[in-house]
Amino acid sequence: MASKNTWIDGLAIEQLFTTANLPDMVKVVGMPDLHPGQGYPIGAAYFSADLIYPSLIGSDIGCGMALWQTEIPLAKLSIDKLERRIGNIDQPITRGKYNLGTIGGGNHFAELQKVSEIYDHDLFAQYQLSNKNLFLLVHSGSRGLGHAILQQHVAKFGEKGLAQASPEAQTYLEKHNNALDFAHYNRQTVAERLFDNLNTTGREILNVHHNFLERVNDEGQQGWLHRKGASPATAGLVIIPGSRGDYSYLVNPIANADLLSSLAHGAGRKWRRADCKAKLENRYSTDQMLRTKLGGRIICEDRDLVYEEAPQAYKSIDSVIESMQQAGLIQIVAQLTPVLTYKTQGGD
DNA sequence: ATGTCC
Repeated sequence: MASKNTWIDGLAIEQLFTTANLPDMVKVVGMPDLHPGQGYPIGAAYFSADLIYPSLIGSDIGCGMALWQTEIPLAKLSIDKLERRIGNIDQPITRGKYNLGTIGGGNHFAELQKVSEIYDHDLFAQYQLSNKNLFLLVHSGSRGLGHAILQQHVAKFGEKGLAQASPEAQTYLEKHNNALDFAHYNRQTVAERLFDNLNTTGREILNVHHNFLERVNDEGQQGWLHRKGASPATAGLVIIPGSRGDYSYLVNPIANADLLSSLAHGAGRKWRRADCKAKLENRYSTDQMLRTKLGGRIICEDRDLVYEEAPQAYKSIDSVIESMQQAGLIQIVAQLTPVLTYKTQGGD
């Protein structure tokens, strides 16, 4: 799906061929944010006829993006004040419940953003959006719950596909659906905690998974659509964020049944996590790393994570968005710019 | 990715 301007790691393409050759796999589609994962690539959709592959969904079942329009006005915006008030939501709200209400690690974040450009004024108005308010974007998933589900599954059945009618497939699907609900609610809980700290409220604009399994009809054939880092083109508006130093785009998907009704879920990694620190630590101080070119600030008290999720480690979001726009897959509603990115207040 | 991990 990618245009010539989109950089794609050769290993990710290899991994995509590997998945295409799995038993019963009918069709695979790589998104422009495709990048290598653990055996299988991220940023792709996989359609099988009868076999379900839990490992293709991965351990963060229900990972996704949710967006709110907050009541915080942009006028007289003080980032200092936001930074002081945003507080610490690293501790779960209930013990023993898989860290409900927390963001998690890796590429997960909560980010206050402002609208920097409106592309489609009609849709912007139709969804009652305002460029005078801050937005909150939450990228998180099912935390320890999804992880436990996949771990238990793989321990028993390994990587092989499961026939949909088998008891093990039914068991997995039931747990998978619970994880989707948990992930959806987790993103809402994260938002509510931040709203409390910031003394505001918000209206949910979207709350959409990009790691999940769905029963669909693809060009006349019933089967199982596995999305791994792929946003659905069938669930209304989606937001496709760049790195913390880049824009996010709120887009209206245009139906693309032949491409498995899916879109990129972000910019996609360019550098492996393990390489980031060595590439960056001699060039930038930690303080420099916590400010971005677009004027955003980062709260991240985990030094390794600061490097691992650096903007330099990600592809350009504009190249990813451009690919999909040129292919006629999206209608851009608005561009948003990061103001304050919350990763963790905790220690290393 | 992970109530992470020695």
